[in-house]
Amino acid sequence: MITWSQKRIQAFQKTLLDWYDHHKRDLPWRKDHDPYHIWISEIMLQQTQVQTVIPYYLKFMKQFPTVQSLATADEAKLMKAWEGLGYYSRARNLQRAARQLVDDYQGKWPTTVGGLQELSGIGPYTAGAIASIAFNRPVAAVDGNAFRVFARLLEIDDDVAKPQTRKVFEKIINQIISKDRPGDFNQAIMDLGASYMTATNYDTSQSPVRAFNQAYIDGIESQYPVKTKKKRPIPVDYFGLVIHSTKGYLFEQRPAKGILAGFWMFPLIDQQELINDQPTSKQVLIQRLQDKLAADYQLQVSLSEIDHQPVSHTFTHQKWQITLLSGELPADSDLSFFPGKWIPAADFEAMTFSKVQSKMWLKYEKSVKTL
DNA sequence: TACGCGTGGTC
DNA sequence: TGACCAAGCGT
Repeated sequence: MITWSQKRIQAFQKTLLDWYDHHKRDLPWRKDHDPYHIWISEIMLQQTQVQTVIPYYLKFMKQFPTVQSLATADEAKLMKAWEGLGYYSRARNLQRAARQLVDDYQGKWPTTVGGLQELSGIGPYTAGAIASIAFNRPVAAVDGNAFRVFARLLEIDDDVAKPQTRKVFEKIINQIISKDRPGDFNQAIMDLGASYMTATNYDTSQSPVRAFNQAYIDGIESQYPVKTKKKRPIPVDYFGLVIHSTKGYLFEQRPAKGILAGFWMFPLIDQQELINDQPTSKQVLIQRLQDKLAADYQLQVSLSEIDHQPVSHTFTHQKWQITLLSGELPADSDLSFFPGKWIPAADFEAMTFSKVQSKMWLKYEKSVKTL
């Protein structure tokens, strides 16, 4: 790692901010410095690309224009507004924080990094972003862009996948950040990280700060940032049950914690739970599943495989392969032993479907049409 | 600290 | 296809 003199720091600030003044991206949350606008955009942008966020942000602001409106929003409508963005705990934390602001802060924002971090869903990065952009505090906002940009500029060799590394970058950036325009400085780093200094296919030779980029000068830019590899998603095989009656389709609510927490979905049965000993054929597993539904839930249903091609969906840590099984039940079936309910297809529109639920429904619909 | 948490895009 | 990436946070 190299270090910069005060003179070099000032030259960097000027070069960066001059470039930002002429080339900054025109983004809907950059029209003002309203902390509510900055906050919502920053939460949406966590692990999510700008182009994906823009339409969600615009719609969200029409639907929930103020902290107050968010605090009192209907949770189902809030989740519907978030549908497709992923990491749904972000939306729930958003409302929790809005209620904190209304109930505990009399609607007045904390303006320091420490104060902002008291709010649900606001961690070190988002606190830094809001504090600098909305409240002009000279504090670093260390996200993936900052990691990438400063690792290359200064040849920082710390592993950015390790939590403790954030402090290393924070310390350095807090020395380099413009004390006059901290918000613009942080946003300029983000624009740089999204244009000339992306993770792959970057074109540093045209970057406005190429003269400050030690890794580029040394021809070793591809080595930065140093980041250890992630683990492969674990494969999990499920049966997905599309059980229909004249009352609709049978849904089950997922547990309050874990993946897709609280979502209503077609019931999923882990195929592993049906395998006691030797490897068995799919037909045997389906028979065992029918027996289990009858024994555990008093549901007598004949299941047939919809399509031999399973629905596949990959999350960060799991890869699901779902074999869809369909069946019919009488509308007066006793559901008191089954933790679920009938939902008519007409109600789907108002529900929040996860991507994998949408995939199951689409595949089922298509198979019905081709029959 | 390491891991769990979604989705869409790229190569 | 798989691997990796994209304005991280909570536990």
